[in-house]
Amino acid sequence: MKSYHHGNLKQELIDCACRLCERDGYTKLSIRTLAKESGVSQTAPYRHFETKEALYASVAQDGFNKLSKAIHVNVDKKVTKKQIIDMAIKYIEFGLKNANTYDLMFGTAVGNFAEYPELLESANSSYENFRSSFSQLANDSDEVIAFKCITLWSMVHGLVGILRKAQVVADEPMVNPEAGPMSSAILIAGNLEDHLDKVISGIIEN
Amino acid sequence: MKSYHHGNLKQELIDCACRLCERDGYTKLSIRTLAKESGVSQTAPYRHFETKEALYASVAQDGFNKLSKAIHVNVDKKVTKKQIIDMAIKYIEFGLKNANTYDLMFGTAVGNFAEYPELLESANSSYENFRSSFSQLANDSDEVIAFKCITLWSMVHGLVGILRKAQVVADEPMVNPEAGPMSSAILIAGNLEDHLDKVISGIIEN
DNA sequence: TTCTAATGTAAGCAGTGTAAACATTAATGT
DNA sequence: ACATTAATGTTTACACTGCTTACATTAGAA
Repeated sequence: MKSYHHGNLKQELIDCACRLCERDGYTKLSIRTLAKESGVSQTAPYRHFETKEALYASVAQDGFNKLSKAIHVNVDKKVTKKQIIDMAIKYIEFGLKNANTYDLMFGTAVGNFAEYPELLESANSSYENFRSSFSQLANDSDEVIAFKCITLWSMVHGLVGILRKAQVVADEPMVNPEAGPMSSAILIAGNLEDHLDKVISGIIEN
Repeated sequence: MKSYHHGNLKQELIDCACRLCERDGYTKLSIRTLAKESGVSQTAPYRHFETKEALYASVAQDGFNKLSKAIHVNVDKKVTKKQIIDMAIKYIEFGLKNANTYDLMFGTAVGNFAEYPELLESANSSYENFRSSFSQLANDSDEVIAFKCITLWSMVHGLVGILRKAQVVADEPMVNPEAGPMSSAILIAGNLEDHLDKVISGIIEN
C-alpha cells in the first residue's frame, strides 16, 4: 500500500545517485534508471533536479562533505607537520578509493560551482580546514600561506590523477612496466609517506 | 561529382573531432554530427572507429602530440633550470588553452590507454622528453629523478585542474573573490613564473 | 578480369535528457 | 472546516544518441 507521494524522494535520489556514480562512474548514470531504482516514474526526479547537472552537483557536494570528514584535523590544538602529511595521505586515499566521485568533484561534469551555492560552500569548506591547519605550521603571511597551500594541494590533487592512470595501466599486464611515467608513479605509491614528507618539508621551508 | 568512397575519411573524422571536442567539449560530440560534417552517412565512422572511445583515443593522441611539440626542449645542449620552468609554463598554458582536449587526455573518457597502443606511445613520449630534460639538471640516480619528475608533473598537472576551476569561478561575478581556494589560485596564475621558480628549485634541491 | 576485402549506405533497436499537459495530495489562509 | 494553491507525482512524446545488422559499391590483389 504505497502512497502517491514518496515522502523522501530527493534524498533517496541523491543517495542512490551517489552509490551508482561511485560504482559505475557518473557517465553510466541515467535519470531513468535512478527513477526506476526509487520506484517512481521516469520524470519524477525533475521535480527535484532541474537538470542532470544539478543532480551531479548534489553528488559532488556529498563527495566534498565526505572528503572534509576524511581529512579533518582538529585545529584547536597545535598542528604538526606529521598531521599535514597524514592529511595529504588521507586526501590521496580518498581520491583513489572514491575515484568516480572524485571525477565529479574535480572534473567538468559540473561546469560552474557558483550555480550551485551549496556545492560551492561544501567545496570551499573542505579546503578551509586544510588551509587553517597548514597555516599553523609556519609563521608566514596569509598570502605566502595561500601560495604554499595551493602548491601542496595541486601536487596532491595531481598525484591522485596520475596514480589512477598508473593503476589502470599497471593492471594491464600487456604493458611493459619499465616504459613510461606510470611505473615511476607506482614507485611513489608504494612509498607515499616518505615521498610526501620530503615534498611537504620542501614546500614549508620554501 | 563526389564518389562513393571518401578517400580520406579517417583523418578527416579525426581532424573534425579534434576541432569539435576542443570547441564544445567531448561530451557534446556525437558520431552522427561528425558524420554529417564530413558529408557521409551516420554509420560510416564505424568503419574506422569501433566505438566512440576509440575515436576519443585518436583525439587524445593528437592532443599528446601537440603537447609534446608545445613543451619540447632540445636535450642535445645542456638544459637549464630556466628551460624547465619554461617547460612547466608551456605545459600549463597548453592545459588552459586546450582545456577540453586536456580533459580527454587526462580524464576517464578513455579508460585504458593500453587498449590503444598508439595513444600510449604518444602519451609516454610526451613524458619522456620532459624526463630526459629534467635529468640533466641534477646528478641524481634514475630513481630519484623519477620521483622528482612525478612530483613536478603532479604539481603542474594539478595546477591546470585547479586554475581551470578558478577561472570559471572567477568569471562568475556573483562569487565573493575573497572566499575559497580559488582566489588564491588566481593569485598564482598572475605570478606563474616566480611561483614555478620557487617550487621547481625546491624540488630540484629536495 | 575476377574475387575479395575495404569502405560506404539504409533501416532499425534500445536507450537517453527533458518538455508539456495532467493528476493527486500536502500545506495554507480564511 | 473548507477552498485554494503549491508541491510533487504520472503519462506521453520529441529529438537525439551509440551501435547492430544486412546490403551496396568499389579499390586493389590474384
